[in-house]
Amino acid sequence: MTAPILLAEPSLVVAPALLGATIAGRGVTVRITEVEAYMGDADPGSHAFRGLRTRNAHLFGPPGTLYAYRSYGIHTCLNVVSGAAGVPSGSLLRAGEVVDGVGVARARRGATVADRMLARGPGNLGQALGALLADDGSSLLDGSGPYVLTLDPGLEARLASASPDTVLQELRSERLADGSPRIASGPRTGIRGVAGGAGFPWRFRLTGDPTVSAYRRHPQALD
DNA sequence: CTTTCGATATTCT
DNA sequence: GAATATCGAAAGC
Repeated sequence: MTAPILLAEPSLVVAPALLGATIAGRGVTVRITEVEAYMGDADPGSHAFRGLRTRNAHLFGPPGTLYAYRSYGIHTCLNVVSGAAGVPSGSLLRAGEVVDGVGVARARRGATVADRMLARGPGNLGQALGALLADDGSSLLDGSGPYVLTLDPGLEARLASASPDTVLQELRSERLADGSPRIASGPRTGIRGVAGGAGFPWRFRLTGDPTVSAYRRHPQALD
């Protein structure tokens, strides 16, 4: 199977374009509402900043690979790998709306969890989907892995007739009725030092979506 | 709404 | 040993 045109691009292009896409598997479908871009060797916040390691090997994989890692010893977080094979580029799925399989997701997350909280935050999103560390390296495209990523079909059509940078610019210039940008960006959460600050405003979310995670400043973050 | 703090296991120094 | 792409509970607005 040929990878979608979009996934040939680095995560700085892919991440905002993933908003509104769905990831489906293990009985749950999530519509993505918040992501972060990680750019590899030029990005001090990336797991690949210090080169190829056992943990991050699949970040260097072909576009459409799932990169799953253990966070704080507890959570399983998911990235969509994009760009050319050998170039580490990932988009961290930070939050989404459970649009199918709400009962399954709630059974995993807890009976008292509100709908909009089921996949709010990267650890919670992984748990709602039933993600395992063993899913690291599986395909998000051909059905051979536990999850399938479905992009906006109209987006692929636009990429066939315009450059990715042009389409990205158009996406990010869209405005809501009140004039605010449909796609908002800001600093990445949970990262210490400069890589989490204003120099890397690589967190993207759908403006006003109730499933977008709360911004938490790192306890030791430097401004 | 906000801030603070402990839990947890793998990676890196 | 220390740090970490986090979470939920608790306590104070």
